[in-house]
Amino acid sequence: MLYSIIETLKKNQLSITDSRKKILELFIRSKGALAHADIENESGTEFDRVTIYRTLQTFVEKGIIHTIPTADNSVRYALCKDACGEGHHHDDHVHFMCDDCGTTYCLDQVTVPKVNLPTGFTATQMDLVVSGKC
Amino acid sequence: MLYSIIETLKKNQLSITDSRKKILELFIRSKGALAHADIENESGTEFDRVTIYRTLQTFVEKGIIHTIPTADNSVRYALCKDACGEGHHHDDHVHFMCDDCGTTYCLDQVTVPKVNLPTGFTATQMDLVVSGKC
DNA sequence: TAATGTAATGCAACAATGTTGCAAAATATT
DNA sequence: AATATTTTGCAACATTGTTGCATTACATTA
Repeated sequence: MLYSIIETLKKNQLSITDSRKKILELFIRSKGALAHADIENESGTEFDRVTIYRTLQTFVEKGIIHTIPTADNSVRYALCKDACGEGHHHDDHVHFMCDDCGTTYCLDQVTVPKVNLPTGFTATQMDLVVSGKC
Repeated sequence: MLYSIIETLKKNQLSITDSRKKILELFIRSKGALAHADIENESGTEFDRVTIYRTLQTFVEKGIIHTIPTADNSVRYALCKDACGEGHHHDDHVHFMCDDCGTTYCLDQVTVPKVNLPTGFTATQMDLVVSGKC
């Protein structure tokens, strides 16, 4: 487990630091998506707020995590599948937010269906967020 | 036009004030969705920031406008169709954000397709946001 | 239409969230 | 082990959103 964390960081040409190891570990251990505040809470006062912001930003750029467009317009992050890499994300799966427990899931096996756009419109990205009960 | 603005406010049991008239007019004149900042810019220093927040909140509660869950997690609002009313929104249409011009459209004629959720999951709301070029 | 009750506004203060520059510390490289 | 590079923490700031309360505007009734 620790091995794969370090491997992931190396694979993405990132230097191995305490904050990156710890934050990546949080994502691997977490079942759902994490918000900035979750990470701040779970890591205690170990890291500066700014460091967490910058680490999340770096992970998104490298394709390690992706942002989830939630219905309540709060920012959440979740691990990407292996297909993602620097500069190219492939997170065409459906996201699910539970109204009861608040957990945000990546439904990796459920893909976003095609829709008919008006003439002249071309789609480059589609985000489908489902709310309900899990 | 002015008539329908006042009629809309009256229909929703809202008192007729300058800020409500002006903000509702902005939505009617606008082709796409508006962010809080757009309204603040277009209305100048005419209204307090707090008034704009409260007006938008009131309009959402009354079913006059709805929020759009954008991919970049910024909050945008657009006019609701007549089917919406106090406490019950029916905005099951697709939203489209243009990467070039930044406009956010409500594609009223395009409905969100059904998806198969994992067992035990039930959906109460579905938001599909498409990004691309218009 | 003037008086009165009710609702909305503006102001101030605050909270939460996110960003930037820079010196100090940690990491990587030789 | 020494040096170059990167990352971190701190401070300060910007943006976005919220709350309480006195003042003002609106709606209602006589």
